[in-house]
Amino acid sequence: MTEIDEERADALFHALSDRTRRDIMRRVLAGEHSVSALAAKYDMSFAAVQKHVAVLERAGLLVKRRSGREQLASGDVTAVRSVASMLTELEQIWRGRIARIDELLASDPAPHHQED
Amino acid sequence: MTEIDEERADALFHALSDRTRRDIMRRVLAGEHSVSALAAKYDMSFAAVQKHVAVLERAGLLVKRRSGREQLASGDVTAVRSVASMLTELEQIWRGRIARIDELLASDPAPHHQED
DNA sequence: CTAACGTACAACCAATTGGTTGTACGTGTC
DNA sequence: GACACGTACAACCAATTGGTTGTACGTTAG
Repeated sequence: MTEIDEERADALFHALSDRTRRDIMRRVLAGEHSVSALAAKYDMSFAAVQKHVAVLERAGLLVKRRSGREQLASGDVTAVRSVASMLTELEQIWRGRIARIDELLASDPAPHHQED
Repeated sequence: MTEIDEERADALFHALSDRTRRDIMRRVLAGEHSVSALAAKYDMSFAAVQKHVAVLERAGLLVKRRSGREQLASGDVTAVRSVASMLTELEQIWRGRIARIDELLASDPAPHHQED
């Protein structure tokens, strides 16, 4: 369970850690693009772009749909949101820390050497 | 400018793409921990954990503060938020796509061969 | 049918990653 | 001052990454 989640998180963050892949995500979130239409946008081989698309697809950040001989890629916004929610989890942990500090300060204004 | 931003994004997503580093982030967002206190939590060498902390520090996700002979690491929530805002940017692009589709449907209910 | 297009994938390569051990150095403790 | 502790970093290693070229295969156009 958590193991699967962590694996998914690994894949999602890793997929987004490359600028070409983030750029592809911007395009496919804006609308459907065939793999070769995407490949035409970058100064690298078709195969390289196809591999980037495959990484994004494996991470679940985009889905492909066949249309004739083209494969149309479309960004999945729910996957993007799932990454955002992982960050929210981190934010919540931090909030907990701040809340604890606040409680401490409220119950005892100067527990130790802290005059600021 | 955008080049720097992309480099920063690379570093942030890459830093978060490892489960040990995400776990370290949870701990240091909850409170300060020395590098050796962190290292004690994982089944790997001190040097390995120290390198993970260095990756997070380089990405700006945590800061270190010297206290005696210990180096206390603390998570930086603003860096976490900056990652979240990158995802919000992606979400906005997607919203634009949906808005465009909605407009199209509103102005012309059946522009071409689309009967559903 | 044949040719061109769009895609997938294997094989290969240099660079990077995540791990190891070992060494060095500053900081407290005794 | 001597010693243990906490940290940093170099050197090394296997595995992965991001790129390449080449090949194969299904699909559409002539």
